[in-house]
Amino acid sequence: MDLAEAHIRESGYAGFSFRNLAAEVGIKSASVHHHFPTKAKMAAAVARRYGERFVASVVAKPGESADDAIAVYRSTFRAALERDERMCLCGVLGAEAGVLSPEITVEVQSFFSRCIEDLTRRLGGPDASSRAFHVMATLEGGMVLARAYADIDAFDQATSGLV
Amino acid sequence: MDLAEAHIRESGYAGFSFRNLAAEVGIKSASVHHHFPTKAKMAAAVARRYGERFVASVVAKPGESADDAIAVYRSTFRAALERDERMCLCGVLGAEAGVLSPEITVEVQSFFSRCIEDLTRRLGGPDASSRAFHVMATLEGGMVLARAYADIDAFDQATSGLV
DNA sequence: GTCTATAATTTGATAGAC
DNA sequence: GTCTATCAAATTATAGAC
Repeated sequence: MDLAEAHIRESGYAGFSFRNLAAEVGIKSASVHHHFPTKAKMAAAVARRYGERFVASVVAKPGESADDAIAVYRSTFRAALERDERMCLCGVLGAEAGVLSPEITVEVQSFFSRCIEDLTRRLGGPDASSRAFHVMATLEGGMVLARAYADIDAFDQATSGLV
Repeated sequence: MDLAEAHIRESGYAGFSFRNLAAEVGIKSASVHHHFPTKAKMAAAVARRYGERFVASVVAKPGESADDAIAVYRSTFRAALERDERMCLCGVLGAEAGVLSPEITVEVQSFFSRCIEDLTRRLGGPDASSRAFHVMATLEGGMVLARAYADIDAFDQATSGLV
């Protein structure tokens, strides 16, 4: 699952294959099928685990102000982008959502919904929901730019003015 | 090229094949190879054409204020998102940039650079460049959210507060 | 410009032994 | 849980005729 996650974040749903993963682990593709019946089910499991992990990570950093909320999300995404040189798993899968099976897209939607709901709560105020959408969009788009330029500075420039 | 563009915008680089395109046009895949020697070269040509077309479209709408500049880009992306139910070609390819051949990524970078330079010029002021990165990131991310939710309202919420 | 034919590879998935 | 073996299909790409 670690390897599948890395491959998806690197190059999308088509970026991993059972044979490829198996070879990297040192087993055969049939053995991977023992754990995950189909590729779609594995991607869905990877997306679910990614969401759980991310939400747990941001919830662990409460913060008090709206600025804190933005900083928590920004620094969490930035750290992953810097460490792995890869963008958000659900950002990649979201961009490809057109042909992904529903079991995958439901996990992607769940990820975004939980982030946006948490952000909305933290931001507060009348238009907190729209601001939460705005923050998530800017962070995801900032990661796209950083990947396109292969330069994390693009992420920093895109997200430094977030309010 | 129209079909290849549609497929990439729907599901990424892996979303089209020469056989698939050929079948949809009513010819054979070998005939497609007559026009484009490799899949990567075709994707690069599609990305280049997409960039030329987009830049020509926004340049045709000058505007006077910074608000005008944002509105031009926002409405151009939104119209394409609403008409085709597909996001920006270079947004999809940017997210997958990890494994795309350099001839493709150079076109994607060129697209973003031209947009950001044009936006920087229009926005003006001391931090115009960072604001241009911010606007592009929010628009690209807004399209990702709209695709993930299959709902253009996510784009509207994410981008309505752009300044 | 388009075709037939084909090569070489990869893919997702299954059956059944150990 | 892992293996061997295999299938059916799809993929990128090329050679050469028309």
